[in-house]
Amino acid sequence: MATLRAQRRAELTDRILDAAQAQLLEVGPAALSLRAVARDVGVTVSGLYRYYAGRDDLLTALLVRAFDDHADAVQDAVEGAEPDLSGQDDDGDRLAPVRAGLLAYRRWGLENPTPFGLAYGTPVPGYAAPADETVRAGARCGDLLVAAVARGRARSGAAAGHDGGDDLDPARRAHLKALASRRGYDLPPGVLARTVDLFVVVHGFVVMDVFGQLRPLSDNPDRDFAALVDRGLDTLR
Amino acid sequence: MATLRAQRRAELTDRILDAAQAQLLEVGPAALSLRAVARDVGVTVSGLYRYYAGRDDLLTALLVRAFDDHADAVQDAVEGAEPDLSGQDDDGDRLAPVRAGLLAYRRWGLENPTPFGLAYGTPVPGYAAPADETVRAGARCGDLLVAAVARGRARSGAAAGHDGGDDLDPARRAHLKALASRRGYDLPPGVLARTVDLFVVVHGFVVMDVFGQLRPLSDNPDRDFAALVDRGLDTLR
DNA sequence: AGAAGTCAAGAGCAGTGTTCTCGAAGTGAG
DNA sequence: CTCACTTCGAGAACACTGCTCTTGACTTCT
Repeated sequence: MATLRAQRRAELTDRILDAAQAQLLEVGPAALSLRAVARDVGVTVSGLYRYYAGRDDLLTALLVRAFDDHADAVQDAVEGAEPDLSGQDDDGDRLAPVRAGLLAYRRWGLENPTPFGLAYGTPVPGYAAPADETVRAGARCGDLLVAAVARGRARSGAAAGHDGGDDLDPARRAHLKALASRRGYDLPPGVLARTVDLFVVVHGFVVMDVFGQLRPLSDNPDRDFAALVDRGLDTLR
Repeated sequence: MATLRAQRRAELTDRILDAAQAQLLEVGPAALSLRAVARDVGVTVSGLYRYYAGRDDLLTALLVRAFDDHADAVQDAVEGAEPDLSGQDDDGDRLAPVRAGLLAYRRWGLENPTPFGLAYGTPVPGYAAPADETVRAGARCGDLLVAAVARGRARSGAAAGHDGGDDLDPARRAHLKALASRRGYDLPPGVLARTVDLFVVVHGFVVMDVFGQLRPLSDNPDRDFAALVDRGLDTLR
């Protein structure tokens, strides 16, 4: 019954992370100051070390939260675009949830450039994000999209064996099959290959967009991104 | 005739930048320490301020150098793959220089992850790179590739008016025409659109590759990147 | 040779992450 | 209720950081 102490501890841990997040949004990850965080929370710097092992530990927590928030946004969008289970109103695009997810993927990045940069940008120097954490969290978006593609194809009655990716490089085909079985993806290798390709293109576009490197190339990223996504979805039918 | 002094000044300016570059490779941009640079060069910290206005100024110099080195690598590759002017030995792929440039684009990133991250990754917090510098330097790679595409098409005798991009979004078509005339690109809008698309895809792939986010998705990035480039080049013929 | 400009050096300021110690507070067993 | 035990917050201290300012020596030009 470690109620009082444990409860206080949980509360303060959260408050510290919130303050760190607020500061992250203001000054960026590299300028994140433990002293400023401590001041905001109302604790001494040393007291802060009771809750996080150090600056790196705090950064890791922020990174994980960024990944989770991003995946949450994508998940919400995908689920929101999923057709009714009742079966009616199913004459729309079978891949609409995928499109919604990809648009949300970009939107979250544009609306949260700092966490996005922390998660997908240059690693903060002197700080190596724990690989398992980033892989785990980063894979969530991929899983969501693959699942949405699979559901969409199932609804349109696509043959499971169709497009096994016979034109694929054999080694890549083998890798994709392994990836599918490892993560429980229900897609034939050919479709999975094009889904991965689409994901890479989308991520690349979003990275350039969020980091401001797209401006000379596009006067209207919204329009060009939508076209890019639609082109990619066309290859998945 | 400020020879002696000016010469010393130029030398020391270079040596400082070299030391900063060396330190950048070791500890990353955010941890770049003026004191350590000064120690390496053999000057005091305050003396360092005679040559660079501060940390930001030094970072900018490193950023510009990174962009230039990257574009140099691409340029070398493109020129190295250009066919002889004598006209013989011209039975190869007309777009081989483009391919060589794109492969070099990625190779440089993989071999110089830290400068690549400084140039294309998350902006260093508290430090805003001068927009004109980054745009100017960043545009060089784009210019190189567009020029290589134009030369390749000219060699294969493509009609200048061919593929004006009639299927393009009118607004995007107008923007591309403006971009072409502004930067002197000799490509019809349709081809330019697909060149830009290819560049975005390539950059996105390279970013994920260099930052280590591609690993779960590809067991052999070399192979997948080559396939991606070839697919893109096919759309440019 | 003397005036003007440039330079390196050092001290100092305000800030950083991290470690340590010390006394107060909460916790659970007897 | 008491007592050992753990946890906690605070403060001081250490070794750093970027940056500013002053001082005295050096180079260049008139």
